[in-house]
Amino acid sequence: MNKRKEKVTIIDVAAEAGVSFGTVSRVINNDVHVKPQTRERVLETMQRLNFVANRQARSLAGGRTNTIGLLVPDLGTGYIGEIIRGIDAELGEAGYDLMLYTTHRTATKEAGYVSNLVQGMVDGLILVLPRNPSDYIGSMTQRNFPFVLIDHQGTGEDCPAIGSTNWQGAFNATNYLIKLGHKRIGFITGWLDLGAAVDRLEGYKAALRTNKIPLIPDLVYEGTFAQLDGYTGALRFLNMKKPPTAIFASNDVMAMAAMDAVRERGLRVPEDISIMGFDDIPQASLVRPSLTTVRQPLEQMGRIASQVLFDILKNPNQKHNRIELPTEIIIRDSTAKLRKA
Amino acid sequence: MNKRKEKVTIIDVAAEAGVSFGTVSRVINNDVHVKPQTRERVLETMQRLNFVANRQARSLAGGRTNTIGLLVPDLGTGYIGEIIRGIDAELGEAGYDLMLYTTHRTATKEAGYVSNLVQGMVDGLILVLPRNPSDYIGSMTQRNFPFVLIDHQGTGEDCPAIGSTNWQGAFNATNYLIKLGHKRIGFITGWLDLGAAVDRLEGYKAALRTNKIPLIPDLVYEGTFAQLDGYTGALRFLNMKKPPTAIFASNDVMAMAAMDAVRERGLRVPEDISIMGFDDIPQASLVRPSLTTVRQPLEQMGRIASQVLFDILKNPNQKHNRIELPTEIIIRDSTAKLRKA
DNA sequence: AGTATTGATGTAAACGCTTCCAAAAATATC
DNA sequence: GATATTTTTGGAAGCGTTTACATCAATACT
Repeated sequence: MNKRKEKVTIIDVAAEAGVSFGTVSRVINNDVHVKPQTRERVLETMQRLNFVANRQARSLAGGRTNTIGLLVPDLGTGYIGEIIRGIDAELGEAGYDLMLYTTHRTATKEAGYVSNLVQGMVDGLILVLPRNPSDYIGSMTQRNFPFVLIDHQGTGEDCPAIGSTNWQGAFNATNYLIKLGHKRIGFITGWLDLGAAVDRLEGYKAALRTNKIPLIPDLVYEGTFAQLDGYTGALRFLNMKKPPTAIFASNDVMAMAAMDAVRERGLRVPEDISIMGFDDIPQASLVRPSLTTVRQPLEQMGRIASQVLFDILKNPNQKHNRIELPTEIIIRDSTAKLRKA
Repeated sequence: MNKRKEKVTIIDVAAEAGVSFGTVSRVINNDVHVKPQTRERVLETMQRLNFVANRQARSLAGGRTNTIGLLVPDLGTGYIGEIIRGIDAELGEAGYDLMLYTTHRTATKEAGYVSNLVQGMVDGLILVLPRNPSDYIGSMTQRNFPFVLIDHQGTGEDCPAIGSTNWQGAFNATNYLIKLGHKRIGFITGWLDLGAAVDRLEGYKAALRTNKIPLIPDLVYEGTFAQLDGYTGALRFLNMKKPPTAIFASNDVMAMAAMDAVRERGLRVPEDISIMGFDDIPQASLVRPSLTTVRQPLEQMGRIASQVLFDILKNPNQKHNRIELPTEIIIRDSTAKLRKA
């Protein structure tokens, strides 16, 4: 269909530069065995002829695709966007291309993509927030296919995964609220199928325990990381006879929604109720009041995931385990000392 | 590096099914000239052997890559995410893969990617919100390389582009606010290098004109579509001796930020000030008060862009012009009748 | 000077597929 | 039943590279 003849091949370059195509290939691949002078001439010719190596041919012959597959659940929130930004930057530097697949939470689609990609379409795979990777991680491990998980616990075996210190982050955050004087702290969980969500919940519980504050089950609202859960969760809390004085949501979007709910009730943030989030997505600093939250180094997680993947690519037998990046509390304007009633 | 021998090729399938590899290829490509019975047998064998056609080889031999390149400026806002969702869906159905490139507003990077991609890495290109595409659109047109622009005016010549009725949307929105009794309407523009932003501004102006309301230059704040602009723009308006009674922002994120600013001043939305956005990103319905806005069919824009691209791919000489999808006013809770002072 | 050694270059054989052309098989025609 | 026609199949020739191997020139050594 698409007939454009103007394709410049290494053969054209070779003829033009007066060398064999093998030499051109060597130049392309930075082979040592080329006289600097020849290299120069070939390089110049390539430039002049506007040569771009054919990726398909290189892959076919070389067995590498120079492409990394990225599987993400969605692109709705800034959360994934930040991670991609990191991956993208790192891949760009290393000369890899990015093939994007969104699963929209369809487990079937996810598994299908994986099995396809693993069949030589990409050199490696980064899976963000995979749904139930156990289905195919086994097969990837077995085939020795390079992959990295982001924000997933891994499956027990040594399985390369990047995450952050969810437990510690939630612990510190809760602790911080307690230090502000709050004793009734509502917690809105994430989707508890995800280890990260569970860890955050456990961190919250641990902080209460450490501070000898009894855990009140009604102050834990089970959400799914979706914005709406923040809203309904907060409303639920506000309808209690004795509402919490602080709300800690398992991610920022839920925290922002909780803020909306609180305001809708005519209460002020942080004067009447403190609100805290998790993630520190770019918006967190831009809402009013700006959101106190637990920063996850999302972009860096993307970068490190890429680096680990490169490492595996270079050194297939190297074992990598879960890497946890530190979280950090970012104090802004949505939290305040408990007003003495 | 990556030695996995278990690759199943058409030759393996052919041998196993007792046909020639040519026939297997024909089955893969749905060629008519295969006896149904043979096809069945080959299909069965492929399944059994877990055969997946090698994309690189197919591309190399067939001259097609079955991959579409997508160039986006960023992934921060839901805006792009929605568009990608549409593209992704359409591509998935058509069996194309998606190669993602984010330019982060770097014009150099943009041009570099384009020149690379055009060199046979992808079959076609979708450019979302390209910065200054004039640089390479010429070369693509000339080389007859299939591409589609999203949210860009095109370059005058017949150049396939998908957009929405920005002018009309802004006109209708402004008109709606006027019908609610508002006469002082603050407008926060987008990045005026972009045609879409200009169109929205013009729609606003036209509506004022139609309603015989004089245009007050101070009520137009020049933004860049970034969240922060909504905030500072709104503050600017609120600091006027006679602040506007309604604010119309050129996109939703700025509108939400404006809402924050208004509230921070102790004013209520919509009782004291009405606020209106543009885009209708998913969050718009989730903030409180939910945002009245001009809906752009973002996902559909992605879908249509893909379809147009497919069309060009099939029929390279077909001319496509700019397609404008209708915008629609979505009335929610952030706008109200002007309170009689 | 003659041989061993190293460095630079040319060449052929893959890589896994598509596609064209020719051959074979099946079907239709008289 | 033999020939013409159509359908189905087989196989060769690429597609643009990489890579292992062969070759040849240049330098080092005795």
